[in-house]
Amino acid sequence: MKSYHHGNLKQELIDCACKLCERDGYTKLSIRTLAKESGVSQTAPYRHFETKEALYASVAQDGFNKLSKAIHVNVDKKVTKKQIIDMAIKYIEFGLKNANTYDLMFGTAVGNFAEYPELLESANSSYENFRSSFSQLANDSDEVIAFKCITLWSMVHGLVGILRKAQVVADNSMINPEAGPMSSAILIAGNLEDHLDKVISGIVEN
Amino acid sequence: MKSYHHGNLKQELIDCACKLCERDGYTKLSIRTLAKESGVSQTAPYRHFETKEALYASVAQDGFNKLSKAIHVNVDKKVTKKQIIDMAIKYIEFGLKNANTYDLMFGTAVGNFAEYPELLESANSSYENFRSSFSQLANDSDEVIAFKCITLWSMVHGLVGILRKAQVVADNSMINPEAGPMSSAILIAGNLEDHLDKVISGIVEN
DNA sequence: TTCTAATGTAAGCAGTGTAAACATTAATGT
DNA sequence: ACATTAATGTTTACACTGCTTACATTAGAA
Repeated sequence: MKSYHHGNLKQELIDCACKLCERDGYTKLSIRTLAKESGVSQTAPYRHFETKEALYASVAQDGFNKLSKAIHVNVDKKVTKKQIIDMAIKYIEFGLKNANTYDLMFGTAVGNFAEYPELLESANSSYENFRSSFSQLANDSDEVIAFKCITLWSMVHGLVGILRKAQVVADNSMINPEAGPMSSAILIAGNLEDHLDKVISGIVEN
Repeated sequence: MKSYHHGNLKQELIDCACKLCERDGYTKLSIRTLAKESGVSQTAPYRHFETKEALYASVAQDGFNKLSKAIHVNVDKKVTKKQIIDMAIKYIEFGLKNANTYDLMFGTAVGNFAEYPELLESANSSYENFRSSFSQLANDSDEVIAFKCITLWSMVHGLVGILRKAQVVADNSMINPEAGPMSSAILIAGNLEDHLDKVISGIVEN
């Protein structure tokens, strides 16, 4: 009794792609299986996404929107250092819990965000969380705020990357915990809040 | 007059793969074209690399070896803060100049380093540059050294990621330089040494 | 010198992204 | 209300991929 037209295919494709990308990694996603999943012909998705990259862009955009929610802090009042630390933790947790989506957001699968204005918008709006938080933390100039933002952002972004490697290695217990970078990373993961407190204190009291 | 056996196929495949991966990105690399490039049958590479991932692992390993050379500092004598800053700059330059290889090294194309012991070894040995440098900078405990290492490493690693996005966006001049995270990143890129001086000072004088 | 393991080839499977031509239907303008 | 058009879906097909299997050649160890 299904009709020729699906009715809500685009959104269903995005939703399904988000799930599959997060579950299996975006590399494993194929447009054909995605179409099958939605009970539609192999080439139907191409009516909504010119290329596979365009589909990735939608998944990445969804990721940025979720990230924004995850790290959001109320900037109506003054913001405290503790809130910044909290934001950093939420950011890292997001990166670790949505590792595959995070890849799509910050990797090279989507080469040029500018080709996908909605994605660019969502990505920038994610960053705005950092900016507005720091601007409510102290009475800094725009330059200083930018400095603090980039410092913290690159820090948490880098930590996500490194902790992920550490996770993989640790999960497989193939490495001597006495040696190598990953062991240090694991130490810090067990003590993330302390670590961030130290680092963020350094940034804030600049 | 070519003989049935190539003689040096494995190394030639790796060298060629390194070039192609860096030029076009590892996604574009196919085993078939790689084989053709070496004048050998489509399936010959499989005598030297069980899977494509194994080939990626070799390319990544080569990347870590080059990274080690790039960021190496003499640790016979005492190490200065300036040398650490220099190391950070060299690291970031490496990441930006060998962006596609860097992806392979820190992305998910090679899922589990432990499956490739030589790669793991090279990766760990890259990290050793950080560790030994910090251990010659001050009289810190192992924990403090580990902390400083991870702090700096995640910082530069994160900066590579973010500056790359900024580069792409900037190259295409599609973004308003007044807004968004990338503009701040570009500001910092133009002033990388100052930025690192500030941040590393914060780490060193901990 | 013989035998075996290493290294190469040929043919083929199952899966991919995507282009082109065609079918159906929803939306729109008169 | 009806014709036309644009949006959305299907079929078919092409060129490409990673990888398997069965077979060929040859280098090096016994």
